[in-house]
Amino acid sequence: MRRGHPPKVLPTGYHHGDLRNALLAATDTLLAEAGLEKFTLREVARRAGVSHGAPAHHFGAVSGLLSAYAAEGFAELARAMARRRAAAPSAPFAQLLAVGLAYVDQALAHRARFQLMFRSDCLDPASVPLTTARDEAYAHLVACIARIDPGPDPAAELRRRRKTALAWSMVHGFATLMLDNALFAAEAQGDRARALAIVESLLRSTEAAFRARPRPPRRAEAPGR
Amino acid sequence: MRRGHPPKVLPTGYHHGDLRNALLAATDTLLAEAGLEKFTLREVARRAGVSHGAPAHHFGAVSGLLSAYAAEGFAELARAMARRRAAAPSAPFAQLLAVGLAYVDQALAHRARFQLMFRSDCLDPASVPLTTARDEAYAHLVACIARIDPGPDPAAELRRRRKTALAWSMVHGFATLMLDNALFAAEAQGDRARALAIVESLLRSTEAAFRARPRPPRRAEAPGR
DNA sequence: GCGCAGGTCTTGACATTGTCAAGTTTCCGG
DNA sequence: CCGGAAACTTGACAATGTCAAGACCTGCGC
Repeated sequence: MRRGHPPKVLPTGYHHGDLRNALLAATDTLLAEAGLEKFTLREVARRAGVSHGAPAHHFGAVSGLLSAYAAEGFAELARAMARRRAAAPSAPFAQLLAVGLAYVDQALAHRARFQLMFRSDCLDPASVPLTTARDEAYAHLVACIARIDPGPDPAAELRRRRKTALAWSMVHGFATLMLDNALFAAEAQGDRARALAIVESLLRSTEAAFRARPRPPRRAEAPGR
Repeated sequence: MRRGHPPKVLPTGYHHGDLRNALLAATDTLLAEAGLEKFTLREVARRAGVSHGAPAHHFGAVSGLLSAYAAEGFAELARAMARRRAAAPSAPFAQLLAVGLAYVDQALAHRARFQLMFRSDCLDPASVPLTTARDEAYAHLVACIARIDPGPDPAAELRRRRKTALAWSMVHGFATLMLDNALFAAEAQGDRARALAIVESLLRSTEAAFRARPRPPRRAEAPGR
């Protein structure tokens, strides 16, 4: 995981120089090897070699540290999406596929981090870096849907909302269930490539739903408040 | 929520008579009004009017209580699925639709309980009632898919696995994102009927994917380990 | 009737945790 | 060189989950 700048001052002296990033790094390894349920503010401090009260100075409360870490996760998710999009054909549906694959790939590659990213009870809803990074990833999905079904009229806008929900639900549900070992328990667990092949086939099987441009769906939404 | 039998012995005397169910009931109200993050074993005991050590005798640890409660949740989910299936047309896809709607409806009607049901870190993986109830609900989905795409050959079996994953991912992802206020934040939050209409339209838009019976999908799965 | 075994609940203790206030050390600008 | 601000430490507090030991009630055998 890419951190900001290397410490301006080497971790000599005593002021550690770069505790903030050290705590984020410790969070990363702790989450990776013990999972979110074993995560503890004091344990992170221990691993970073500082006292239990140190994190508060940089992150306020535990939700501050986790929010900063989750923000990094969303930022990396957005980068992964951008990478896969760049490597994929420019056809609209291929782009959507790339975004979906990046989503599941990140979830499987960083299980605990991904779970944390959607544990709103652990995160600070007011964290600006977090919501910014989240929107950055979301924008990739929105952009792909917009290319699949452009058009300025309200009917198109409504279709786009539906298609966004469809894509996100599928991919998010798949990732979530995989992480819970609920899906393909024996089949593709721990085999990322296999899992990605499955998501791809799922998304492809619904391609028609993304291309379709029906009139306002059968039961028009009541003018919403 | 339906509990077992009313206490055989009235809660007179002191042995409370039916603490087990009282604790489950207290869990229900606590989760409903405060959410999973505020859940505490001691608080449940307080609400049931017993000491903080009492729950241990009936449920072992906290995961025991939560597992028992989650099992009730899955049982009620299965009942809701059965109800909706009975009220729906018998056409295979209509049955699948009924199962999906029951799923989302239960999630929205019992937010915290639903979230708990998929928080494997809070549950005891060895709980038999839990896995039994879970399988009971899962069976509804499997049965619907089997009616949509029957056939004994391995290719059909493979298609069924894919379609099961597709349906479950869509519906579970939708429910999860709704509960996190991530989807349709302004639109259908707190409006269950509206939300159900949306899932229905999503599922309908992918109907072709469920009906389709292609040859073993483009990239056959490598013979699994 | 009655005593006693076993299940039911209470009580007290322990280690951990997140948070906070007050102290201590280090850094840096003047 | 020095004084204040920032970074970190220390100690305390209330809560929590778990566990062992004890108190209490219940119902069974006699």
